[in-house]
Amino acid sequence: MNTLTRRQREFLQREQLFLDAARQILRSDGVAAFTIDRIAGNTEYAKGTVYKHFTCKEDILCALCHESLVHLGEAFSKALTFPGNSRERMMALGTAYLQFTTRFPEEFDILIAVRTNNVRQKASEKRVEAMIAADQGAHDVMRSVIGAAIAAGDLTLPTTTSLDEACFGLWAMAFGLLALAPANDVIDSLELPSIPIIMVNQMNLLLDGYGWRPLSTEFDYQQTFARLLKHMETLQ
Amino acid sequence: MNTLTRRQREFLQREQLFLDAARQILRSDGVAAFTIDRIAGNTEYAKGTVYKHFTCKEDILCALCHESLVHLGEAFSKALTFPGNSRERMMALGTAYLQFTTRFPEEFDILIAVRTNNVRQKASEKRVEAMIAADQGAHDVMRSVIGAAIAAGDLTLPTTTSLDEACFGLWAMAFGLLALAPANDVIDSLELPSIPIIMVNQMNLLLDGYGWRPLSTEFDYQQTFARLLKHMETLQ
DNA sequence: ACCTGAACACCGTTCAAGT
DNA sequence: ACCTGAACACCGTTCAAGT
Repeated sequence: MNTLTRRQREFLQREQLFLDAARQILRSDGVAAFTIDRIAGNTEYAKGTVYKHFTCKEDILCALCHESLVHLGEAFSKALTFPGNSRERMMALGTAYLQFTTRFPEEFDILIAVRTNNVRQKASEKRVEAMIAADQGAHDVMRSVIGAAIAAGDLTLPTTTSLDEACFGLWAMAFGLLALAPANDVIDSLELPSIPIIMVNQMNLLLDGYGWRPLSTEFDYQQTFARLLKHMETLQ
Repeated sequence: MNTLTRRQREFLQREQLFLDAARQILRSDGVAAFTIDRIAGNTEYAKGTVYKHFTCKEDILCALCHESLVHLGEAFSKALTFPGNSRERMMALGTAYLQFTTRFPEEFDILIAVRTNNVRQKASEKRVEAMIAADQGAHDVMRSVIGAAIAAGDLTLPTTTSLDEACFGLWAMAFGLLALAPANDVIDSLELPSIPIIMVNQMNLLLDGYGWRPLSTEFDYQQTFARLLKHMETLQ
C-alpha cells in the first residue's frame, strides 16, 4: 500500500513539521512575525532546509492556505451532521465558515491575501494548483447540499444558472461579508447589527432570491441559527 | 477661502506627487516593484522625505486605497447618468465596479490586501480613517440608489433589514465575486460563464431576494447590461 | 526648518563548504 | 546525497549632518 521510501516519508514529515510551525507562529504572533528565520528556528533546522520544500515565502503561504481550506472542508462535512431541511443545511455551512474565520482570523487573513495576483504569481504552480483543488473540495461539499436541495424539490435553479454558478455565488457572498466585516465593525456611523446577524439576514435574502424553499418568510431561520450555534459547540 | 499657507500647499502638492508616482509604479510594474526607493527615485526626492508624509509603507497603501475609493465613488456617480428604473441604476453601480476592477487590477489587489489586519494595524490611524470615510462615500452613492428605490415604491425592505445592511450586503456580494473571480477563471473543472455574466446573474438573484421590482423574471436585465456597457464607453 | 542619503536592521534567498 | 549557515541582495526605516 505504502509506495513511498523511508526517505520520502521523512521528507513529507519534515514538511508537515515546517507547516505546523508556520501555522503556530501565525496564530500566536501574527503575520508580522511570520518569517523563515522563525520557522527554521522553531523546528531546529537551517533556513536552507526550508527552501528544500518551498520555492519562496509565498509558496509557504499557499501551502498553509491549502491546509486551511482542507480544514474548512472538514468543518463543512462536520456541519452537515446537523439535522434539518436542505436550506438549513446550507446555513450550517455558512455558520461553519463564520466560525472558522472568527476562530482563526490570521488564517482567514492569509486566505484573503492569497487572492492577490502578487502572491499567486510568486508561488509555485504546484502549490497554487493544490490550493485550488482544496478550494474545490470545500466547494464540493457545498455543491452536494445544493444538489440535494434540487433532488428534494426544495430548489429549482433558473435555466440560466448552473449548479456551479449558484455555488460560486453563495461562496462569494459569504467570503465578501466575512472579508469586509471587520472594517465595518469599527464604523459607528453605520447602523449595522453584528456580523452573525448580517450573515444570516443576507444569506436568507440571497437564498430567497434563488427560490430555495422554505423561504425565509415561511420558516424561522433565526431559530435555526441559534440551534446551529449549539450544535457546533458539541462538535468542536 | 484658502486658509493654507504656501508651505502647507506645497507640502500637500508633494504628497500628491508621491501618491501619483506610487500609483504609476503600481499600474505599470505591479506590487513587486512598489518600493519606497522607486517612489523617491521617480519623484527625485530622498527616501527620508517620503517619510515626512507617510509613517510606513502600509500607510502609503492606505493612502492609495483612499484615492482609489474616491475614484470608485466618482465612477459610481457617473454611472448614475444612466437612465432607467431604480434597479437598473443599481446595476449601473455594479457595472462600474466591475469595470474599475478590470481596468485597474493592481489597484483592486491592494484594495483586497488592505482588508488584512496586518496592513490596518501598521498604517496610521489617520489614513485608515480617511480610507474608511472614502469607502463610506462610495457606499453613500449606493445608499442613495437604494433609498430612491424605496421612495419610488420599487423596493420594500423586510422590517429586519436596515438600508445600511442592504447596502453592505450588496457591496459584499460584489466584492466577493470580483475578489474570487480571477482564481476561478483558471479552473476548467467548473462550468462557469464569464465574470460579467456571473455578476449579472448573481446580482439579479440577490436583488430578487430583496424583492426589488421589476424582478428579473419580469424584466430583461441582460439587455440592460448590454446597454450599460455601451453607456459606460461614452463616459470613459 | 527642512531635506538628504548614508547607515542600520531585518529578512528572503542562495550556494560553497561540510558531513 | 543532504544539510548548513554564512554571505548576499534588497528594502523599509532612522537620524546625524548638511543646507
